[in-house]
Amino acid sequence: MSNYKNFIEQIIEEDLNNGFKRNELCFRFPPEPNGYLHIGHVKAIALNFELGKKYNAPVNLRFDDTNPVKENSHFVEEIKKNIKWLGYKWSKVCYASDYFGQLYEWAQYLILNDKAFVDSQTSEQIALQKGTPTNPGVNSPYRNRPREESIRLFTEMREGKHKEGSHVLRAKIKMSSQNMLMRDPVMYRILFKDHHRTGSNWCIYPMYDWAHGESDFIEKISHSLCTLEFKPHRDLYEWFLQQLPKENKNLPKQREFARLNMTYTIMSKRKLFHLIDKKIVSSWDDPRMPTISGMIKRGYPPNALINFVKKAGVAKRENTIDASLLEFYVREELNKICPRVMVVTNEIKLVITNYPEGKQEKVEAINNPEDESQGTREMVFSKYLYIEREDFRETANRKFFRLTIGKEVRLKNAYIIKGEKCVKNKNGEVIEVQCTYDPKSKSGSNSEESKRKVKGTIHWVDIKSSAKVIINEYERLFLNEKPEENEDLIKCINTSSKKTIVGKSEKYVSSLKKGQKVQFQRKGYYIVDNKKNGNITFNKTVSLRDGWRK
RNA sequence: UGGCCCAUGGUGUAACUGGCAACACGUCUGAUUUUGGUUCAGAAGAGUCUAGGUUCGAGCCCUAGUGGGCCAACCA
Repeated sequence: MSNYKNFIEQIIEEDLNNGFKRNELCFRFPPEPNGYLHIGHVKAIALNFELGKKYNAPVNLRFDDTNPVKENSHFVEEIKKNIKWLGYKWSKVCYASDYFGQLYEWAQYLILNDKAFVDSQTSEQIALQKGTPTNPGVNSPYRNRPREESIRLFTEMREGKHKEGSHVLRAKIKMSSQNMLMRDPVMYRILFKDHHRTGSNWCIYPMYDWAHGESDFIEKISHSLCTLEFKPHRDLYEWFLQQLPKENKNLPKQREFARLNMTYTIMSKRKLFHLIDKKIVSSWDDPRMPTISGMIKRGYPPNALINFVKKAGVAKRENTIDASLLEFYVREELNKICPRVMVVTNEIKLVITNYPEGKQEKVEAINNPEDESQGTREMVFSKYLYIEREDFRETANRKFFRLTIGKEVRLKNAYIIKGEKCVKNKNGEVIEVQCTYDPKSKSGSNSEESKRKVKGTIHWVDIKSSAKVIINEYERLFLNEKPEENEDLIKCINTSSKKTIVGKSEKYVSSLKKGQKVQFQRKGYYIVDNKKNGNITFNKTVSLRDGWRK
């Protein structure tokens, strides 16, 4: 990391220079537990937790659980798991719902100070009075209701004596404000809905604006960072804090940064939910989803996500970052850690005509050229092998480095072979390739021949000892670079974003455990998704970079 | 029609309190390579939305315009 500071860090440095105490810095990541976290959240997570690390300040994980209609504890648990998986440690887990009591008391205090009132109109009436960005709103007829009456009604609301929608508590600010959010915003609504933590204790729930800043205040958050669309909320955030009964202490400061968008995907939870609902993907953790859980299943390593969002930076302009940058960091990380194995996915039989029938020998293979400590393994070699169908052409131009008739190529970790002829079926399709091998060219044998250079190297698998592997191959979920800009999201869907194929692998592969990430040599990175009744299934993470143009 | 925010190569971010635009990805060469991977060397690509202004000097400051985003849930 260089020592340049993003604008948030600059704000913090400035506050520090102006006398803000370093040990009073405190941050928070405040998800609403109404869905899974996605790559956009990773940006917010990394921003807050990295600030915590940098300034040695606490970072709370706070669940913004003020709307029981959409939230549940399953989401809470998944969010916790995801953050742990990223490697971050929160200082404490908090819940806005922990503060319902305090919030209620403060709300009463506002009523008593003539800063809030109970409105008994319908939401439609209230909406009508709100005005528009260009026209001021008008006061509610209940705005000057005596505070004693508001207190009484508010108490009754809390006691469950009123129906949903019959009353709300509103802040008394200014109906002619240019900021729509300041036009007497709703603070509480009645909701007869059990909350995943408070059960049926409450039937009135605070709105985001009322709960958020106050929660920050309670937790002594110094810098409350959120995305740009909350900018207009800042006035309200500050107004609410000003109304609290308190000595003049440090008040939390809300600052806004641009959310992360990425090409070929969507970030809206509502739309992601739609994909699940319409069965376009299997669930929140489908490997094609931009969710953390999806990326885990896809085989993306945590560091790749973190390096990616760090590189994406923190600024205030709308952005759509290239998905290829994420893939770059995925490959960078995987290249370092993944053992290499050989898997043939679209096989064709290769017969080495001058290799003794029935003979079987062992060849040594390096597990990871980037990491010697991963050692070597043995592969079985024999007369009958599988190679990739696309690695053979009867004739080809000079740009084709692979197997052709009359040309030599090396079988990775084994021998140099020369294409002799191919056998075709009635339809003219090649069903078998025959070749001869150079017995002295065995890899690692230290002979002159073993070091001979040939233009191409291909991977292979011994037929007899091979194992079957099932592979889920994924492509981008959307055809459109910016699907969210399109009217009809469904039209942008890549209908062939998932393909399941069967491949042949070297024997060693079947001993891999669930979650193990490997490189299929010359193909890409894959992760063991599961092992069921003797079948091993991989998810393709990402292809190797491929500079070859056909 | 109001208010607020934003505007730098294809993309994303830089450029310390003004001093002839940098980094990463991507693209393209070449070298190395028993992965057409990795690694290494190099190249192309913006004169900073437009027009004025301040200044010896502006991507940075000022004004106006243009373009984009956000704001009228009892969502967060």
